[in-house]
Amino acid sequence: MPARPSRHATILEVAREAGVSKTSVSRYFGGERERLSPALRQRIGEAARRLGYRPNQIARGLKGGRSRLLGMLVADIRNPYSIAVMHGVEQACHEHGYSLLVANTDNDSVQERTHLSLLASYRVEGLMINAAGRPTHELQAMVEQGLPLVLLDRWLESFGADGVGLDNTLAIDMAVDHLSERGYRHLLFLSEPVGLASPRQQRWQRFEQRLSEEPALHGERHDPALDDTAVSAIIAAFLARAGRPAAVLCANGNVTLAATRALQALGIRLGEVGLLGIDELDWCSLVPPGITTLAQPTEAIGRAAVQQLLARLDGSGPTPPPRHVLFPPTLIERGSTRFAACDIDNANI
Amino acid sequence: MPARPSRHATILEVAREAGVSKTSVSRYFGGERERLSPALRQRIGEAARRLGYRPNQIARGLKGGRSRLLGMLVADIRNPYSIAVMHGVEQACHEHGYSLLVANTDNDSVQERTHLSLLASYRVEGLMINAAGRPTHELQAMVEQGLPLVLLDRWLESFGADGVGLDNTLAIDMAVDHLSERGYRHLLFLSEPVGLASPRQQRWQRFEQRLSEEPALHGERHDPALDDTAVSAIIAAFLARAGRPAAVLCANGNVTLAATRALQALGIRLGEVGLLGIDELDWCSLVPPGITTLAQPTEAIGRAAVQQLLARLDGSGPTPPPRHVLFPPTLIERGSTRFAACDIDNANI
DNA sequence: TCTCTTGATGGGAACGTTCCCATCCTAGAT
DNA sequence: ATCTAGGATGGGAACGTTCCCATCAAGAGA
Repeated sequence: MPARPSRHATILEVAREAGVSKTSVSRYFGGERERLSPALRQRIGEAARRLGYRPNQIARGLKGGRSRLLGMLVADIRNPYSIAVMHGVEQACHEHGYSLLVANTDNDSVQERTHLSLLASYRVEGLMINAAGRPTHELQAMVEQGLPLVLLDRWLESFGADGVGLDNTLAIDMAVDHLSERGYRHLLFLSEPVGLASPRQQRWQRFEQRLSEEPALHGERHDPALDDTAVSAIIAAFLARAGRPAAVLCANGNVTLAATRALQALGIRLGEVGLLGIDELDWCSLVPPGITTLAQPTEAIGRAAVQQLLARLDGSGPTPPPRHVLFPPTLIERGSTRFAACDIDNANI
Repeated sequence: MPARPSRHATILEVAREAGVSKTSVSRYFGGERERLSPALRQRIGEAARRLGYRPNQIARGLKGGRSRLLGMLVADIRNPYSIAVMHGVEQACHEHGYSLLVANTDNDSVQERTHLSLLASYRVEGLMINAAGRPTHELQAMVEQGLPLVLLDRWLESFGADGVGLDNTLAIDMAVDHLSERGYRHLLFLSEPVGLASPRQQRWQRFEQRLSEEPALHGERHDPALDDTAVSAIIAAFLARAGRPAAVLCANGNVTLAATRALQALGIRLGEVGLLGIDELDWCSLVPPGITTLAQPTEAIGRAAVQQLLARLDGSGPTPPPRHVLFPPTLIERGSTRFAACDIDNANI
């Protein structure tokens, strides 16, 4: 007996089995069943079931040029933020009859190039990217060929593409307002190295602006590489210099993690020194007395990205200019910004 | 000017541009460059660059029957365990020239069916699945058609497929041994509803066995649906009944999260009542005095899954019998199982 | 000089679809 | 009875590859 590796029935076999033409079978599976007489419809349905037929998406894609594939390029797939967005993206894709091809670059621009060309070779119909640094040649070329593109979270300068992400200015405003309302006057803004990442730049910049606008507020900004001793040192130095009440504002989830570690290492109670992080993570409610966060509407961001892509895709009429969709964060208030709460130990929130 | 949506150069155009036959271009990109004379090689290379040519993977897949796609079906994409495994899978895929098509079922068997047939329609060459419940008809059919399959973590009875996952028996042994060495005599085993999920069954069962084998150990098992009040109630009741020292053994990361919440709500210090969780999560080191865990080698599990798939794929020789590859966990000891540590408050580990 | 071998190159069919167009049939209009 | 319209159905080309096979030139051996 010959090895029969993954034999799939073809449309032609179904046609023969049902005693009809392949065109009719194609119509049956191509969403044109109303054009078929009830008799044919039934025969085809049965034949297909008998043979276990399933349309070959590859062949479909070849003929029609529609791969029904969307690509997503993620800088760091282990980042909970990326995952949450991806979840939204995936759902929206399937709701619209698309599948998702994911590529993770691990923040490496070589991988970014490789994976980009891989996605291109599968003829994805659109691309969502959460890029590492500056736009590569590959990307530029793909866009010029007319591939719809949506930037996720990180925007690339000189790139006239749609984008979806957090309203970073608003986020910083909400954070600063909240801390200030809670009585914290001395603020430390902590970010991962700002570099070219646009959200980091925007947050960094807005924080500076708020400081300069409000004389009652004092503060500093730092963007160290995240390792425990460095972060501890920065926080310790800040606390030594600064007046009270003082608080730390973390520019993203990774920073919140590092800062929480550092504050623990320094033996400081949360709340006594305020702590507010952008990005909500499951453990934020667990570290006593709970860490106040600004949660991003990640699902919505993912879905919006797909929406934008699809809008470009059916592109009837003139292509509208690039559009950036911004989402507001949600403040989740916990003990770490309750100055009065500093004497409660295991407060449960 | 006509709308030119994503025009890609074809092999024929490159051939014309270079003044050679399409066969030669195909050879150039199909990894048979040595068969071409240096002159041809150069001309083709240049022509391709000039036209921005990129082989069409869809067409390739159609002709050769090799889609170069591997599929992964995940029960819950927001579970950090799944993500970590997926990261390993993704890397291994790309290292071997495959791309990964991911589908998330959200633990819903309807979605499982839909996505399965979607993956099938893209003619994935192999499938890794982390299934919700019992095997669907779809899956059965695909396997019978000869599609290589690897089960991730959860095994399906009556399914002669390869599998990769944690050595659950060993994990429970390590957990029980550790708790017992640290002096905890009264153990509460807490799981998500066991149902049909094989790892849950195995852990559940092994725990029971250990209890029955060791008279010095006392304990209970529960598998509630995870909501805060239910878990709190179970833990409280257990602590009221049980002698000391007592400890809670959590069957997975979700349970650890719920149990930690519950213990905090009950005002209990970790360590005084022991806590050990299967699955390592970033916050386990953050909750004072740190939560002891058994970490799974998730990357390795993912890579191993791909390995197995590929082994089946080139399938020269007789197909070997199904094989289950088991990985040992790593114990990460922290304060939550240090009985003496119960009087230290912010111990930093 | 002639045949044979070898290596480089090209032509054409096939993969499984879709879709344009042709054909056939039936019923209504003349 | 003939003509026509329109719905149902089918044939065949095309999508961009790969791969089998054919062709051709050049050098080796007779």
